[in-house]
Amino acid sequence: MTPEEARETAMRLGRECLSLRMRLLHRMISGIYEEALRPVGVRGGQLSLLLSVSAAGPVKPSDLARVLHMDKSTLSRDLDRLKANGWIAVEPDPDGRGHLLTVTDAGRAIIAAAVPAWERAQEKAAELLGAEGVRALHDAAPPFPPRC
Amino acid sequence: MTPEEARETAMRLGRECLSLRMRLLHRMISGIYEEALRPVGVRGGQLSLLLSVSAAGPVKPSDLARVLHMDKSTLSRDLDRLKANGWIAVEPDPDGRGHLLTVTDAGRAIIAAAVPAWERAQEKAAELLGAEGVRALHDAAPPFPPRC
DNA sequence: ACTCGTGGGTTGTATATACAACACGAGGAG
DNA sequence: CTCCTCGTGTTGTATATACAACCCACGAGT
Repeated sequence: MTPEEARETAMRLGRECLSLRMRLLHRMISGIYEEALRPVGVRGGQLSLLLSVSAAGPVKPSDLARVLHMDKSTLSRDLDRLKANGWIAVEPDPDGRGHLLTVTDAGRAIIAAAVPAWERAQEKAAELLGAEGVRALHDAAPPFPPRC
Repeated sequence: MTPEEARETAMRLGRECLSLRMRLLHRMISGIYEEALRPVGVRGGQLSLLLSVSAAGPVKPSDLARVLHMDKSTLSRDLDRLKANGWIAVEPDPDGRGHLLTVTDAGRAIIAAAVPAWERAQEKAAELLGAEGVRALHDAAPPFPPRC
């Protein structure tokens, strides 16, 4: 393959590649939320997880990993950080193996404190994505709250 | 705030949150490409960067970081890995500070080898996103190739 | 009752990401 | 000419992510 052919290939793949576009947009959107949430003292990913635990009620990590399409090891370490901050608590699961996750008072307080910053970030992100982008995002991603 | 109010808040934010949706979709889409590209021996993010360097021609890292909305430190380390694999080369910039990045023959070979797997992943990703999702993604993200 | 398979969770390792702090060098102000 | 600022890049640290390998405890089958 000549350098010119390679360049043409790179142009075509780069222009069309959905992974590249998704990656780029994820960086931009995440940046908006991180910046807005910084004064609150919670990271974007942590708030997402906290919202998921709160909405799904007492929930097993394995179920959470499934509905959020996260690897169990990733979730394990993310939950460690939430525990370290005192935002979630772990209880043994009454029936069967595993544990149950619940949000603590401190976790609820963080959610409440994050709402205004979240609203601002959400507005900026919606503007960036456009109405069709917002709709497409909701259609493509699985529905929330996570059904376990 | 009562636990019931907190749960309602979590349900609303979680349902609407564009960051959470973007994060989730990014995990799903990335997974599709990583799985397809694994036999080729290149990670999704590395291929994206390689395509960008190839399409943008000899390019300065700082310009690349700007158009890709990446932090310069992130880009610095990502480029280290591409260099370590021998896929890109660095030359001193003739005028002014900085350096210029170019794709090597090995880098071009990796791009060529990745095309079939990329096509398969692209098809799966387009199916997941739907026609509107694909269009929204292209409209929202800045155009490729990166204009420096 | 014993074994073994499987599901649930953690740990080791690697990549991708960003912020803060730093180092370095080219140009401009004086 | 000197110093200062600013652009460019690297390094330290932390989070988010996944795969592979492992550990453990429950339950099924014999």
